[in-house]
Amino acid sequence: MTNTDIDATRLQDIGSFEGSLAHRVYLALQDAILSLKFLPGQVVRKGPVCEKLGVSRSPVSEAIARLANEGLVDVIPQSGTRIAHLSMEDIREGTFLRQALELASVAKVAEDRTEDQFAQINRNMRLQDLLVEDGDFPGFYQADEEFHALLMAFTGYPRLKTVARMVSLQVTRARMLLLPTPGRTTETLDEHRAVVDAIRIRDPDAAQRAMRLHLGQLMPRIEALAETRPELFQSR
Amino acid sequence: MTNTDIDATRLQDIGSFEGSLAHRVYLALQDAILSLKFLPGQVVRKGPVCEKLGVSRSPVSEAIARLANEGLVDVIPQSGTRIAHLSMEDIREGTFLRQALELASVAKVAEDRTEDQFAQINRNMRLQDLLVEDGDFPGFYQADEEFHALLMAFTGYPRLKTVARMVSLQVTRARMLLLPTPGRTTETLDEHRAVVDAIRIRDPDAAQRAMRLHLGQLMPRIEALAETRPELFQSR
DNA sequence: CCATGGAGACTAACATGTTAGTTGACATAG
DNA sequence: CTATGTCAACTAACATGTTAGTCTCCATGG
Repeated sequence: MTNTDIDATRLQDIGSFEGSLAHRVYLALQDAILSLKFLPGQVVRKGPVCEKLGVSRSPVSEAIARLANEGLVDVIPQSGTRIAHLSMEDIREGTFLRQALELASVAKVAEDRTEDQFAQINRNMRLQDLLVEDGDFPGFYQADEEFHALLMAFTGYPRLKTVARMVSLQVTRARMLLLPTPGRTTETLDEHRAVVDAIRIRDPDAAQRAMRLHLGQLMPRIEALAETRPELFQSR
Repeated sequence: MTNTDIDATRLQDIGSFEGSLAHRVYLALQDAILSLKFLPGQVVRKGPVCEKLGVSRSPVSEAIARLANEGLVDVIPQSGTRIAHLSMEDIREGTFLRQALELASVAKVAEDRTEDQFAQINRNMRLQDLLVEDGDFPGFYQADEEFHALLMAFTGYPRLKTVARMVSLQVTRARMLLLPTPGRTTETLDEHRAVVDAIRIRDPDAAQRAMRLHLGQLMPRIEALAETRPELFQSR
């Protein structure tokens, strides 16, 4: 009643989103799960969610079905729905899948990029430099996301971004717990720069190596986290 | 009325599946779409589907929502649902995504495989030889699928297979139209054998090269198809 | 002959009612 | 004190009712 249930009042209002009701409910719930406003293991009750968002059970059910499909919640048939625990298995798999997609993307972009595309990547890179210099961590986080999003966009494959986001949702959630450290941000900058350099000289293999090196930094940091916050993880 | 609508009577009975009603309806519809019993452009009416399958609109709606999410149908809000056209864009993207996942998988398997896993792969390979020798095309198609499924399973990442299937659904549908030719099957055998050889000597790079070569054979054949059956495709 | 607009039929999306299965607390037996 | 069976409360899943938006088609006006 007190701690085992989610706190539906922490959901953001769905008026800020667009699309069908079901989709807006989905976004609100996903945000709460990814940002850890809802903790792993907590029970999702449709009643309070409907009440808070001012909708009926239909769109809420559809939203929960999608979240279950993405592995963010566990639906127990005829019984209940719970926020999924983080599991190192899932995170490892998500990292693997994400890396597969990122490596293929960066190789393709390194081969096919236009001058204009490279200019955009380079502009983003300079923005990253600036933000780190200013110590603007949230801004840098966003620019970092955009760096990867740009690369995917420049493949010309629109679904790529969606698929990449989907497979690495659990990783995203875990990343929320990683505090930005000054040392890590400058390392990140160097790694990004190596990727950009490879793209500049149109060297797919070098781009892949640089990206692999960059992405390889994440898992060890998450593994360290699993020891600090074991209650969020599940052994299975 | 006659040709613009799907023929719901061609749906297979959902009794043959297991899981929730919604999931079984989903499987029945997906089968009909992938096997081209339902043609691109045709309108899906919930009424006849409910009637044929003996269920209410709820599970049908949920199934259609999932199909829309996977791009197999286009839902026009407040209006109707249509079987999605094949598009070379989607197929190219699906091939790219699929290849990204297969290359990452085969490299990992080449590195990490156990002796027992290799034995299973090798057994499948010998089965393929046998089936081609006997001219059993459906059997070979199935063994081919299993060959790729084995590789993905041996990564140890269970969602991989699901994701791979999802991203290449459009490709699967297009492949249904490709007639097996004796020449192509022996080529396929050689390509598979090259992959197996690389896995035997635990050479990830060679395995990737062999797999890339193998997967690269598909797109040209589909592109030829688009000229033969233009009514199934859409320019967008 | 073409444009336009409006009425009706149809639909997805949403709301609500119903069913059947699971869980957990509690009482009772060992 | 532990094991077990029962029962009530709760839930997901499904069925059905309602709403509001879209499309088609035909009539009317230019």
